[in-house]
Parts: sequence; C-alpha cells; structure tokens
Amino acid sequence: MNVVVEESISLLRRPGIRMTQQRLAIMEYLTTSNSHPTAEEIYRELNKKLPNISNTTVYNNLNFLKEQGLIQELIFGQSCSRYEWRTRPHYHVICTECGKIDDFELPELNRLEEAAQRESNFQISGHLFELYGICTECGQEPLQS
Amino acid sequence: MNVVVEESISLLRRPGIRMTQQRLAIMEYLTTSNSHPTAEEIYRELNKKLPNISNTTVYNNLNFLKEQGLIQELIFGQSCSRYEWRTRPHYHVICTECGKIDDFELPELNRLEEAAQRESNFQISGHLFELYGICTECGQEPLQS
DNA sequence: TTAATTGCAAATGCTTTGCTATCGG
DNA sequence: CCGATAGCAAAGCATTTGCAATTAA
Repeated sequence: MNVVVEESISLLRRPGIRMTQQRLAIMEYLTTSNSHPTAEEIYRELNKKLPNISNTTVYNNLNFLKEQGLIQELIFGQSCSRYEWRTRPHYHVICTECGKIDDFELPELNRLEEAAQRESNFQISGHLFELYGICTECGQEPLQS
Repeated sequence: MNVVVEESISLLRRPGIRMTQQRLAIMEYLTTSNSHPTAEEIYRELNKKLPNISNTTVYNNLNFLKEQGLIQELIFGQSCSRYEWRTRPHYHVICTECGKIDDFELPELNRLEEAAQRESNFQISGHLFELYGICTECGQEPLQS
C-alpha cells in the first residue's frame, strides 16, 4: 500500500465510514495508475484480483471518494466520466484522435478567476480549463487525403 | 424569420440538404432564445407550434446543425447537453445553485493556447474554459445555517 | 452487534438506431 | 420522382436505485 493511500485511510478513519477491500483497491488503483480511467476500466482491472466486485461498488465508491474530496470526476465530451486522484491543481490536454489525456500546469490561469469576476455578475468559485489537440503518436501518422 | 436564420438557410442551400419546417423552427428557436436550452426544452417549446414534432427530430437536427458548424453543444457536468447558436467566441459561467448560464468574453485567453502549446507535447487545436459560481439571484437568498 | 457497504437485478434518463411514411426540391 | 428527413418504437449505454446479504468496527 502506498503512502498516499495510507494518509487517506487515516483521514477516512472516522465514525460512519468503513474501509473495505473494494474501496481500498479502488483507492490504490487511482493513486498508482495515471491514466484517468473510466469506471468501466477500473471495474475490469479490479475484477482480476476481486472477481466478485460489482460495477455498482465501483460507482458507489467513486461517488463516495468524490464527496470526500479525494478524487475528481472528469467530464469531457465523451459518453462516460473519467476519474483521477486529486493532487495539486493542473489541467488536461485531450487527444481528439485517440482520447489520450495528459496533465499540465499553467500558473497563468490563477489570476484568470479574478479577471472573470470583474467581467461577470456571478460570485466565481471555480473554473474548468481543458485543451484539445493531437498527441505525438497520432500526429506522426500520415493523414489520408 | 430573423436575419441570422436567413443567412444560414442560404448557406445550407446545397444539394443533399433540405429545409423542413421542423429544422427551420429549431434554427429560429436557437437564434432567438438566449437560454442555452437542452434538447428536451427545445422539444417542449416547439411542440406548442408543431404538435407532431418528435424528440428524435430535435436530436437529429441538433446533430445536423452541429456537424454544419452552426451550433455548439455544451457539455457540463449535468445529465444532458445544452446547445447554443454559434456566434463569436465566448465563455460560460454556470451557476452551481440553479444551473443558469451566462456568456462572457475574455480576450486574455486567446494567447493561452500558445502558452499551452509550449507546455505540452500535443498539437493544440482548441480549448474549453468554463467558470462556476453563484448567480446574483441565488446569491441574494440567505444561506441556511 | 449493528449499521455501512456489497452485489445483484431492475430502473432511469439521455441519446441513438432501425425502419417506414412523408415531404422538399 | 427520389432521396433526405420525420416520427414512432425500440435499443443502447452509463449510471443510479432498491433491497437482501455480508462484513467491518
């Protein structure tokens, strides 16, 4: 078990919350894989070690971890959500060809919420910024004309 | 019929494309309403004038208009998509309380794709930027403690 | 012990698909 | 006339819900 999961377990050690092997497995998977998996992908992967795990349990735990603020749900224009363990703020580039996702940081955006606050009548509380493009692998392939 | 729709109609006047009253009604609704409606909302509204219109027709036409580049599908963390007529580039603020959407422009973001291009390995082709916050109406209501 | 959580099956809700009838050009 | 589009019903798919059985604390 890795140190991130260990820390989170102690955070979750409070009345009304229990640690199950399913929940633990999901937390470990999300902290070790850096692939922004879908619920389905998590389910298929964990199924290898926990043949009885159900799809519902994966969804339940993803919602639970999201409520606890430990993970982030990523909603792109795809049919299903992706999930990632929450670390420090960063953004995503999504390949429009193969769907691959890369992380990157862009400190310039920190001041943008203030600018937006001036432009809008809303009380701004957060933002979403995503980039779209072609990843290196897809870019190498010759385009058909 | 308004001038935006008129212009679009002449753009669409080419072999293989036909103008139906349903398509026309959807185009008119999207150019006159500024409420970022869902497919369901469009359907319910048009149903008043065209009692026979079907949900499928709304979806078909929204996909058609999207392919033609005339409208934009907005995918937020909600269960269904919203749609808007494409005008000049702008961004959205979404109220986390009531779901209301406002438009705003932020020219500072134009240069951000270039910055992102330097940070990432992708060939950047576009971006998405959204703000979240509380709108004026929702902000006025006293929070329950 | 006991209440949180699992896992199954069924339900839900948005969107798409298959197919025939209709209608636009 | 002919093929694009409408409209209906059914299917698809991700996600949620209801509920009895299990299990962590």
